[in-house]
Amino acid sequence: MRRRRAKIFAALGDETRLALVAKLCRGSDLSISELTETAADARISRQAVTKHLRVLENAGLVRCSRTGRERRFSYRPEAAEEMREYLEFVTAKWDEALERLKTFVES
Amino acid sequence: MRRRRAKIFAALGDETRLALVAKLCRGSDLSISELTETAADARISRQAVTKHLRVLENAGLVRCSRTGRERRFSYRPEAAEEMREYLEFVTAKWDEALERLKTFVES
DNA sequence: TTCATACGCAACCTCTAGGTTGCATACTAT
DNA sequence: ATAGTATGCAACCTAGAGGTTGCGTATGAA
Repeated sequence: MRRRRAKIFAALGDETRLALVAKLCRGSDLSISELTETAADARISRQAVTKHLRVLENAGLVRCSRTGRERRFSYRPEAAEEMREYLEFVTAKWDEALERLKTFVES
Repeated sequence: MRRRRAKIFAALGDETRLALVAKLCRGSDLSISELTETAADARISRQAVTKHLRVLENAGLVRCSRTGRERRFSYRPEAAEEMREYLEFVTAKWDEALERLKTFVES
């Protein structure tokens, strides 16, 4: 469980991959070469983009499907949603702690 | 902005650091040696924990303060909250895209 | 004062993330 | 059939992450 979370966060922990996610979450299916041109502000090679996409796919943030000679990548919302819930959980724990401290001080 | 997000996600993208965050978000101020004993399930050296804490601090996920010969670390909720909001934003973009697709198909 | 504790700093090691290039292959289009 | 496009695979490189150990220093306790 913790390993899975670490994997997903790590996948999001890179500017290039964040840019790719930002592109893909807009809804379009994009090929590797399309993603290479636009998503990465930095001039980055196609192979580098391919590797980043593999990382995102392994983390479950993206799915891929072949159509002819192309591989089109699309966003996959579950993983990010899980992480959002986890961060919510962490914040909730923190708020509980604050609350406990507050009532302790007041008593 | 994107750089900052990548930094925070990257800080969360490690099992050991996730364990530290999980400990600290419970509300207690903990010293490095306390965190070394408990938080890391794996036997890890104090120095390693120190480095992880530095990463968390640089990402703004944790704050530290000296008391005597100790440095006590405590959780800091802003960064995680920002990331939660960002993931919410990403999910919202995705949902918009789905909605557009749906109304397009229906028309 | 003396001893133990909690740390900082620095050197060092190993592995892998992120990047590149070159070449081969599989489709598409003409 | 041929040329161009989209990709896979493999070798390679470099910097940095994650880890360790050794040693010095400051603080708390006896």
